[in-house]
Amino acid sequence: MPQPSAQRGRPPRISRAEIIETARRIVDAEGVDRLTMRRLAKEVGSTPMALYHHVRDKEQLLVLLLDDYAARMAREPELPADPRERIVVTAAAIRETLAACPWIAEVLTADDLLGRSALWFVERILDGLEECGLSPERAVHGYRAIWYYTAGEIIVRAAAARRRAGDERPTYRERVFAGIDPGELPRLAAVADRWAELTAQDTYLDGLRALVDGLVGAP
Amino acid sequence: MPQPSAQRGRPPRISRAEIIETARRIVDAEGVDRLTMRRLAKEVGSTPMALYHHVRDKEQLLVLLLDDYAARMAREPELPADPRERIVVTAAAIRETLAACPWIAEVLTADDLLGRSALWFVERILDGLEECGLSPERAVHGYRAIWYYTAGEIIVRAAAARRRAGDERPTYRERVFAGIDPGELPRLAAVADRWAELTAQDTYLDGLRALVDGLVGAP
DNA sequence: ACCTGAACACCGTTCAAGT
DNA sequence: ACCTGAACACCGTTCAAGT
Repeated sequence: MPQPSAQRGRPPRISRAEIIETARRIVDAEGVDRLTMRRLAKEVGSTPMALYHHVRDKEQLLVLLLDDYAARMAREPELPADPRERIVVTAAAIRETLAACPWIAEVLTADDLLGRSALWFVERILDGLEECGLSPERAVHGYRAIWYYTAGEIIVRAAAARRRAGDERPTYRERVFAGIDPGELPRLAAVADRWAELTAQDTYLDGLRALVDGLVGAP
Repeated sequence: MPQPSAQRGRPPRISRAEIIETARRIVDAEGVDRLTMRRLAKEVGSTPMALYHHVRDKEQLLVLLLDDYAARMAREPELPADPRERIVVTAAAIRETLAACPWIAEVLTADDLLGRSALWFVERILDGLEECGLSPERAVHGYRAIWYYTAGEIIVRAAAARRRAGDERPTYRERVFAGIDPGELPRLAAVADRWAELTAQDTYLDGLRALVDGLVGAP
């Protein structure tokens, strides 16, 4: 936040907003791995070190970028009356937005809370949980559980997708599964050949509903 | 796995086991960021390129390292009779082991399934869920939900710890929370000043129990 | 206040050659 | 078969200087 009143010194040639916008373009087009300070500087028409005048370091840049994504998140306009369903709809909305940018994993590990533009997400879930009868404290803990579940789903799924997009070499999982001893691990052996198919199914909502039911006490 | 029958060529000076053992020492002592191929080669008394004769690349090395950790995981010797509680105990055991090495986050995003040495974890959870009446298919989905929740908890908590260990600068969260408008976000505003305290509490087991209850149907 | 150039101290990996 | 040395093509960031 520059002070517009202090109109002294050299006029800025690049802005933080411009930096983030360019970073977003690079990440969307080529993935987070290709976002380097040098590359970003070139794209923005400046030098690497000029960037450090607008962001502290690369980690902060990524957090700002995540916040930028969160700000674009679609808000479900009409909410169901049932608080339980309201929680589900909200968590599913954030998950959908974040799942669209798989680079998020690296940033999630950098900061667990989304920026101010995503606080409405937290608010809604707290609200739903409290309306279900939870105390404010238990509502916060419930929110954390939902966030763990959602963040885990996003990260694990993004990692699986990245692996799938990679080369053709038989996955580590396939080799491990090929060596399962049915005597030792009968349950696993029974589903081993359907494992890929079963885990490819999107069951986020089922698990989320189970978690919410468990948190608020089943009806 | 080298073929012991093919006893030709130059005898190996370093082994994969030796490489992994040394990598583990470095990671335990200084964190995963300090594990570089160059550093590892030096520590093992060799050159960077010699490593590539025993592991495909750095990513594979990390997966092998994770498997090494998983192999050392304590198996709960006596299991409770209640299948629901058996699931909880198993998931908590793996979480405890993995949480001890926060570098795991980077590797979890590289491969979602633990190596063959941790399959007993999957087996036990499938077994518990099926004994609760779930079909094999639903048991796999239930396991995935538990894994999402657990992986998310580990990653988010490890990130928070890393941040705490860092410098003193007021966290992003604090700055965001300071700007909350109680009119717009009443639930959040009501817990804002207790947020740090509430989220520092370890509520993994509460959330896990809620999830398991929700998955198998409350009693 | 804002930007630049050069430099520091690194990376993972390929390639050609040695034993 | 296993290992080495030199090189490639990069990184993020500090520092001193310019306008």
